[in-house]
This record gives sequence, C-alpha cells and structure tokens, in this order.
Amino acid sequence: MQKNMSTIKDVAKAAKLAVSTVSLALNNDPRVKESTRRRVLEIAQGLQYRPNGIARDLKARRTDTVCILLHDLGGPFYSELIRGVQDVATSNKYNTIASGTGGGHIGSAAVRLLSERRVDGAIILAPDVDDETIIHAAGKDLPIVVLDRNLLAENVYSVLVDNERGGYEVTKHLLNLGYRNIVFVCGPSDSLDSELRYRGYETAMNEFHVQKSKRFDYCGHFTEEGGYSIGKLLSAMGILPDAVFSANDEMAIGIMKSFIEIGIRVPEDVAVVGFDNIPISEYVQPSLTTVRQPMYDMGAVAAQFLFQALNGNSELQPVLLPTELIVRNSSQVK
Amino acid sequence: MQKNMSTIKDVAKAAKLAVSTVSLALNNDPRVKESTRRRVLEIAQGLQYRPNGIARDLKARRTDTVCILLHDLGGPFYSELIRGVQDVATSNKYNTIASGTGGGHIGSAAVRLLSERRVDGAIILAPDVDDETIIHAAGKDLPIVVLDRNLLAENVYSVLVDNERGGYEVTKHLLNLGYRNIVFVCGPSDSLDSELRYRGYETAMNEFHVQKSKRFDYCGHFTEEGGYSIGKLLSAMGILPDAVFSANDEMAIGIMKSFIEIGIRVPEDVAVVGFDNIPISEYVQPSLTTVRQPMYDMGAVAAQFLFQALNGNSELQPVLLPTELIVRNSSQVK
DNA sequence: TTGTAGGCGTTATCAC
DNA sequence: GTGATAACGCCTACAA
Repeated sequence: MQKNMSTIKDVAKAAKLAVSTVSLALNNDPRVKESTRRRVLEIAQGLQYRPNGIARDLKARRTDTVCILLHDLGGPFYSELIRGVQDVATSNKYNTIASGTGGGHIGSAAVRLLSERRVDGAIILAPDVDDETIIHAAGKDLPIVVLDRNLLAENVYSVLVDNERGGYEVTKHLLNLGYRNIVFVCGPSDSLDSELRYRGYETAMNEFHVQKSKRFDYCGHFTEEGGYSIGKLLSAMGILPDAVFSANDEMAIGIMKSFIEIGIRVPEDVAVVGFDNIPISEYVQPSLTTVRQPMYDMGAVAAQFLFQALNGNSELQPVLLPTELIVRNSSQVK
Repeated sequence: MQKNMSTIKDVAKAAKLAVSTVSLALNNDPRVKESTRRRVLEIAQGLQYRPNGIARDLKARRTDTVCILLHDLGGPFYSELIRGVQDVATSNKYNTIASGTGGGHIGSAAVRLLSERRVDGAIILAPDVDDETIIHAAGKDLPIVVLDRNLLAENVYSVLVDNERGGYEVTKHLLNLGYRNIVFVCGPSDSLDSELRYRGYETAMNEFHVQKSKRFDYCGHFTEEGGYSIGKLLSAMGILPDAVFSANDEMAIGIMKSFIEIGIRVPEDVAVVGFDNIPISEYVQPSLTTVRQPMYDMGAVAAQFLFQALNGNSELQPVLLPTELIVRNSSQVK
C-alpha cells in the first residue's frame, strides 16, 4: 500500500481547513460553501488525493462487496454463474469479487474474505471449503449462499440444482431409446453431485425393471483423462455396455475419445451421455447428449438470496433449480 | 458487516486484560505468559472472536492482496491466465481476487480496487478500463501490470503477446500451402490485437509478393454470430476467397458454420484459420488451425513482474511472449 | 509480563 | 459554514 499517499489530512492542511470540513466538501455535503468546495476539490486534485477505501469500510462497517468463491475460477462453465451473480449484485449497487479456493492452502482465501469480514456476503461453490468454515463465518450481517451443498445452518442459504432428476431424465432417455445395459461412471467418491445423479439413474432403471449394472467404481475425478482411462479399461475388460452414463461431460468426452480410438463407434456400438453441458460438449464428435444446468440462474438466484438476507429476510427456503435434457448425437434409437 | 461481532476489546474485557495484551497473545508474541495466552485463546474462542481484516489492513497499510481485472471473468481462455497469476501470487504469500469490469459502470470495479487502494498490486486485461484510470492508480506501492495494452507509464509494467508475429506465421502457413487469395477478417476497429494481427498478415503477404485483398472491414465484434454473418455476406457477395484469416477463433468458427451451411467445404473450397486457440477450436469440425497464446505464462510473468516491482525493482522492460502456430484440419495443402 | 497511549484514514456528532 | 473530537478495530512503541 502506498505509504506516501496524500490523505484527507494533507488536503486539509493545504487548504487550511479542518479535516471534517474537507470530508464534507469531498462528499458534496450541502453544508459547505460552494466556493470552498471547489477550492478543496482543486487542492485534492493537485495532491492526487484518493480516498482510502479500507479506512472508509472500517468506519462504515460495511464493504458493499460480495464475493463468489469457486474452486477453480475460470472452469469451463463458471462464466455464466459469475455473470448471474454480478448482474444482480451490480443492480443492487454491490461489487463482486471472485476468488479461487484451489491453489495454496485449503480455505485460505475463504478465511480471509469471510472470517475476516472483508465482504458483506458470499456465494460459495467450492467443495474444498469445509462446512465448518462456512458455518463459522456466517452471521446476520454476513449471509452466505451455498451452491450444490447439503448444509443447513443459520444465515446459510442453499441453492441446488436438481441433479437427481437430471440423472433420472437422461437415463430414461437412454431407456426409451432401447438401451438396457447402461453403466454409470461416477466421479470422485465424495462428490454429492455424482451421488445424486446416480440416484436418478437408479430410479429410472428400477422404473423400467432393468437390472442396473453395478456402478463403475473406478472414479474419474471428473477429468477427461480419467474418463479416457475408464474407457480403455471398460473395453480391455471386455465388459462393454450398450450405453455409458458419465457423471460429467469431461469424463464422457474422455470416454468417447478412448472408444473411438479403439474403433468402437459412438453411438452405434455404445452410446455415451454426460452431465453439465460444458461448451465443448456441443462440438465434440459426435456431439454429446447431456444435461444442462442453469448456471446463470443459479448465480442470479443465489445473489437474490443474498440481498434478501441482507435486507432482513431470513425465511428463505432452499431452492431446487430444474435441469434440462439436451439430446445430441452421442445417443440414438438403438 | 457484522455489527455485533465481538472485537478484541470484548475479549480483553472478558479476560480482564488490556487490549494490547490480548493482541500480543493472539499474535503469539513470546512476551505473554503461556498461561495467559491460553486463557485468552479460550475466551476468544468462546466469544467467537475473529480478527477484522479491514482494521488490520488499515493499520498495516497493506492488504497482501493483488487483483486481476478482466473484462469478462470466465471468458473462454482466462482460466489459464488466472491460474498463472494465482500460482505465483500464492507462492509469494499474496492473495488473489478477480473482478470483472464488464457489468455495470465502466471502471467502477477498477476504481474501487485500484484507486481506493484495496489491493497492493494489479494485473489488468480489460480493454474497457481506460489508460487514465490505470496511470492515476499506479504508484510505487501499487504497481500495475497491463496485458495486451500499449501503455508506458511510471509503475506500470507491460506484458505483451506477439500478435504481429502470430499473424505473420499463420498467414505464411497459408501461403506455404499454396493459398494466395487470402482475406483478413478484422475484429472491432478499436482492437489493438486485431490491428497487430493484421500487420503480420500484411508483412507475410508482401513477403510473398501477393496482392493483399483489402481487409474486410465489416467487423465481427469477435463473436461467433459476427463471424457467421460475415461468412454469409462473403458468399452472398460472390467474393469467396481461397482462405480466410479471422482475427479470432470465435469469428472463425462462425464463419465456418455459415460456409458449411451453404455447402462450401472447409478446407477444400475455402480454408479458415483463427487466432487464440480457445478450447473448442480443437473440437469444431473441421478442427481449427489457429495461433496459441501462452495464457498461463502471461499470468505467471505478469505476477512475477508485480512482485519484482513490489520489491523495489522498477527496471522491468516490457516483455513480448511468443505465440505458437497450431495447425489443424481447417487448412491443408491447396 | 502487562498496561497506556497514539495512530492508521475516514466519517459522524456535536459544538461554535 | 466550519472546526474539534471521537469512533471504527487493530497494532505497537514505550512505560510501568
């Protein structure tokens, strides 16, 4: 921080006025004479005076800023989420800052922003920030909205995507097309998303009285590479199903890649579907059938919740946003 | 901000100690007796005491935070850039916050963070933040690194990507393949990137003694839709070239889409090349020949500059990072 | 080992 | 209209 920066004191001294008067002048308070106001402004300009936001925040006991915490800023589809948050925050005259929780110590960014009260509210979609930190940080004047997380606590509000229904619908889609031997490839074992999508899969399979193949327990960490090795493994083990439901798109793409490399045709030999509708899912060959999550809405709703809470409304019920099946070319009538 | 949050005063009162003693205890100063330190810690815990980061920053006159300002947080390839910054910042024990400059008033986020000194340094890749704001905000103790911007000022450091050379190389690539009638589709008229890429194009064309077709002045705003209409226009006007060099990938993809829709084959009838190597460029059909920008390096180098500057080294010459031609299927021997 | 006092840069509440 | 003064929450000489 600039050590020799001119402060309001310097301006006061130069203008031979009291600090308080300068403050009023700078804030366009009608009490100061127009002439002095102009003089103050000029002097401030000359001294390159800039108000110190930190001091102001300390005094005001508010920051007019909310933050959004993401594990991996700039992941494939956070763009829309951030936009949703930012639009709502801006129209509420709040500022938005984003921070990634991935690099460095777990939770360091979260602790700095939340516990040390550098923001007035937070939206969190980062599995690596633990519940403890969130519950601790949340308070009447620092509401927190958690996305995609099962957490019920005071001043913590929850926005969820209907992963289970999404999993159900995409599985049903496959079943309707005639696929029966459908394998589910799960993500990291601690992923709630993966788990819920699996439940939807299970429900659909049961509904069609189809014996569900055991969930494929080699998990792909949700990465393309992970999916790639799973694909290889599946074919190497000679247990190729009719269709693969991957818990996310990135793995699905890896799986498709490995299949195509070996000469297994998608969808003729094996159908592959994913989840998330990441941008490239539309462009891979064949284009990927998947489930869209309403990312923008998620951000916008989360931000709405935040401001509702900041305005004293604590009666906010968890919201469950609908998903949307997007049928493309990686699945077809069998 | 939490109004009824317990402060260090409350802890002191509860512990029947002076505020200063509590402060020392909390900061593990060896001067306080072990027993009192433990007692203080317990009481602090009981009161749910959390230090107020804002007060601390004000006192310390530093925030240990740098920010990265992007026009559109979460654009297609900022991911790597942010990662580069964050890795370096973290290893320097600094925190990183990101902010989008797109929504709302131009520059409001920038002003808040920079001019109001809420950060100790900044990295800016946002054409909508004007030079004025940057020059004004920069200072010995608030160095700013600008990316992709022609700006020379005190305490402002510059990291550039060699757009001109990139444009030169991709054009030469087309020329080497045998293309001669190559049209350049530019981006927004105020885009320096577009301009530099054009210069590279020009140089290569001259080098091959090929009459360069006039730059296509309908600019695509760098969007896929823009490219799409340009493609339509080109064919409707009956002025189809051998090859199209689009100033960025998104437009290139739009152009390809429109061509393919009309039955123009890429690259057999017309080759298309782009710039940026956005993720989907690998997946579109045909895959797009393009120029990679070293986004991670850009972020990492920018952050390095920042910390060099924060450590008193102001002799940092602008850096020009090399680009890399990536040949894919949208161009082939003619 | 602990306490007192002053200051970081603002703003708000009083007086004058 | 303008000026003292106190406060926001924390840290740090310097005293005791």
